[in-house]
Amino acid sequence: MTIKDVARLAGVSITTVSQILNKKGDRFSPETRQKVLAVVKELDYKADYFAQNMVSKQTKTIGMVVPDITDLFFSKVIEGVEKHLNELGFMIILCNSNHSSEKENLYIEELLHRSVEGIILASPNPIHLPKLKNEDGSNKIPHILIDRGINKRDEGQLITNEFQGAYEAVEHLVNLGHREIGMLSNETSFYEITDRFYGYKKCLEDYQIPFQEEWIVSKNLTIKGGYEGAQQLLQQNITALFCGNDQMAIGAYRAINEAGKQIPKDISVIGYDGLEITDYLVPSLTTVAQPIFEIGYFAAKFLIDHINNPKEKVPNKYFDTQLVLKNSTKKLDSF
Amino acid sequence: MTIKDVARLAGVSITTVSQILNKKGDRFSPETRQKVLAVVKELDYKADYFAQNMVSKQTKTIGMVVPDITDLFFSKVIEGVEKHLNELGFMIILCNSNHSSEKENLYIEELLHRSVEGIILASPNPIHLPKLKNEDGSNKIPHILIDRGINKRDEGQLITNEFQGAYEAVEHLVNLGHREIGMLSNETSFYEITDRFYGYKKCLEDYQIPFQEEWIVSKNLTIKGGYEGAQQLLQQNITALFCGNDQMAIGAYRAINEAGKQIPKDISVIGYDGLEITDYLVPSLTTVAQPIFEIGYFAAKFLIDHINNPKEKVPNKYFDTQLVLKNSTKKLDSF
DNA sequence: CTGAAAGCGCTTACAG
DNA sequence: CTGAAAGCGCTTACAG
Repeated sequence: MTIKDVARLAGVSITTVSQILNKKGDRFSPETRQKVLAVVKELDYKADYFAQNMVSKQTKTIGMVVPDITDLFFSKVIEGVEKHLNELGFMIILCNSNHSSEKENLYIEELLHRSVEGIILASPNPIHLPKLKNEDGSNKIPHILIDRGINKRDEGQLITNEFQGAYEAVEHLVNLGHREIGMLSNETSFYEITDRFYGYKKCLEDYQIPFQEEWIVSKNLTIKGGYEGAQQLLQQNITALFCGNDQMAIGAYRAINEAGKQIPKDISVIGYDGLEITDYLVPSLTTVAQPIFEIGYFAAKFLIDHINNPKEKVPNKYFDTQLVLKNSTKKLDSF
Repeated sequence: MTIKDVARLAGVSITTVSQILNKKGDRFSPETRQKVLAVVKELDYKADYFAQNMVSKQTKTIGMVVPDITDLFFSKVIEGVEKHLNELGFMIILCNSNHSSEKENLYIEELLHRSVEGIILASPNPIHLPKLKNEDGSNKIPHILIDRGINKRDEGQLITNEFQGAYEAVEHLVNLGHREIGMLSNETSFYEITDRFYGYKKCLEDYQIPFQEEWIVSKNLTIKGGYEGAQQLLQQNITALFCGNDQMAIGAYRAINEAGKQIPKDISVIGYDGLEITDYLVPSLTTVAQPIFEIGYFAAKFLIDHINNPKEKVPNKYFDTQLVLKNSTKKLDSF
């Protein structure tokens, strides 16, 4: 069943059918429109996806590359992206880069080949993106990065106020009397340059607590990474631990338990992200919540807006974090 | 840059280029082949995706529908699917049905419109699939269900031996002296007919423990569902709890803690799935592990095999579970 | 207000 | 061993 059939049954030309279906048919008489629309409805006709795209490249598809789909942060982001795109009839080609920069580029190449209309690239690490740029440095395709602010740029930034979030978390610990505060950071990014680390450092400074190199351990942002990092940090005599994300905190819980210590009696712990699961840990985890779903939602929104309006700059959007107090922190006894 | 350019530069016809690139060029002289291949390489030519598909519909794409991408079970399945498909150059269009049967069908319709070569549909619930079938009952498109065995069929079953897994879990509890054993089951499936429930029931029978209706609570297979279900079950004087999945167990941990009880001192808990996180819970969770990644991997493999060989029956594959003993169960004191 | 015709970039049946 | 031509199902510039 093709446009020809519709044209024949409606007694018009295929041009007419095409124009009317593509909302370019103002010039046709109401009767003609009606006839065409009726036939289309009756046959449940829909223009062939590939024939249509050969001409117009309106694929109504975007590509999404994530480093690890089983990471609760990224799956939540995807959920937000999907929410917005679904409302608009767009679909997502999902690519799991497995944290490999090489794979990211291979996927992007294939996505370009398939004429996706835009790409959302999520990664907690610095990104190498030769494939997204033309030789003159302009963008080859509309894209949005979800990178926790690692890659600096002046438009299309979608990040939570990391500095503030980290600062408040550490300040909370300081206010509870803690002065030996460890931090579990991200291995593959340079923690020295992240806002999250700056927040930690600045807070110590403001409260005149000397900064100790040994209180920082960098690991993968995973449960396992948190477990290993915490084991290492527990060698130091810290009384509190600020974790790079909630998953690391979950790993830290186990390490702390194995070290024979209790949370929060012996050590206070704060996470970052605000995953649902933090409510259910025992004890529930105090965490710096960020609106992960919304980040995905706005990534999708900004991308689509940009596709529809390529001339306009992509806005930046900063989300506020919220320190959610639960039961994993405690006032130092000596305080 | 089109096939015309390649033909011109190689000094041959476009037919020749097409045939050689599509491995149908045995008949051409080695020199011709070489010339064409050289030009293709130099230009980095690749046939236009849409032009090619208008003729051949080899979209190298499959659709994947899951009820909730943030569910650790499904994200792990997707990882397995992706692994296999990626090796073959296939890509995945991901659809989040949000547990809605209506959305599942809308997505399937759109996937059909986009000529995906196959569909993997994951759902823990009974599935309504008018869109996947022709009027005569035959399949409209190759597809594989990942449904935990809920929808009975004689081919393409991909399930773990649920009966056995559940039986062993409950038997373990019985062997530790437990006789009041609760079960957190899945709300939206009819637990009466699932193998997991049969395993539970049969084990009680074999050990002559009377079955109690009140020991079964059905909730969503989520952390929250587990939390609520456990709260309810803790009203009963059970000494052990078999959870429908690990996420429910995580929720149960919190409910148990809030009830002022300790695991495993006051109550033993067993989960189902074997998620990585179970190693990190405190105490670590004894669980019935199933090879989730492999389930996804084989779903992809069977689907692709079926696409390549539509005549052959899709095999069934049963995976064995493994009861992984950790620290959430304990011999009853009175035993 | 409407439609014939060119064109999008391929594949394939067929002729030589 | 090779290629001209038809066809896949659309959209769009153009003519009337």
